[in-house]
Amino acid sequence: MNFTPYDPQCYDRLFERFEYVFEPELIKEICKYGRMKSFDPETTLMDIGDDITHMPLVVSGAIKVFTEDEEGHELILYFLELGDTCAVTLNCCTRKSKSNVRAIAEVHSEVLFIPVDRLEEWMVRFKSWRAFVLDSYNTRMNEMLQAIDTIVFHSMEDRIVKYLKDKAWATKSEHLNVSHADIASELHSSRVVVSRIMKKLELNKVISQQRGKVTLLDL
DNA sequence: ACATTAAGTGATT
DNA sequence: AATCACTTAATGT
Repeated sequence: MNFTPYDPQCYDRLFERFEYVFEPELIKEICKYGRMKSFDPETTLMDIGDDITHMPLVVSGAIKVFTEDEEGHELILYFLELGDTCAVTLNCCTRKSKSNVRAIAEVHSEVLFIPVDRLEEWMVRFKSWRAFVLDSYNTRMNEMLQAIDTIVFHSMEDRIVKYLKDKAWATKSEHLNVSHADIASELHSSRVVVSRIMKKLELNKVISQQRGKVTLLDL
């Protein structure tokens, strides 16, 4: 679904969500230049090597962001939610380079794409935009550091628990539809290892599981 | 009933 | 924590 410029529906929805973040004038500008797109679950909205022409702004749903190693193994970095934008993309935008991450919709999501050339103009025109961009950088940087921290300093068990909790938060549900193999690939581990840890978590009443399904017990 | 896919397990590195 | 080789269990056709 694409909203045309000045679509009143677009304005209402953006206003509803960013009323306290952006000044009304800026919301009008965003409506004018932004293009809203929706994505079904597991749809790729941006891939490694893609040219960055637009900056994404998550309006609804949740997006997971990956890097990839030389052999094509994925590693999840973080989830993007309402009002989030991707700092990696922000960086690419200003340098007009290519994406070094992959972004996949976790659930049905709506994302507003803003053309790169608007960004700099808004930076000087709107102080709310400037604050938003700087703040986004800050939070993404922190998320990234946290991701590195869990990968390097924490056990696989901790990583799985964090992953499950993040996913539950992103999908707004403690009932997750994931297989052990899915978890293994997103965390860049192996299915056998995940299965063993999941069994342990089940015994410790942290989760309950059926084939292809996991329920988080202690939130 | 059979094939396919998910999950469990022991042994080895 | 990863990999191999194998088993068992659940699910789709």
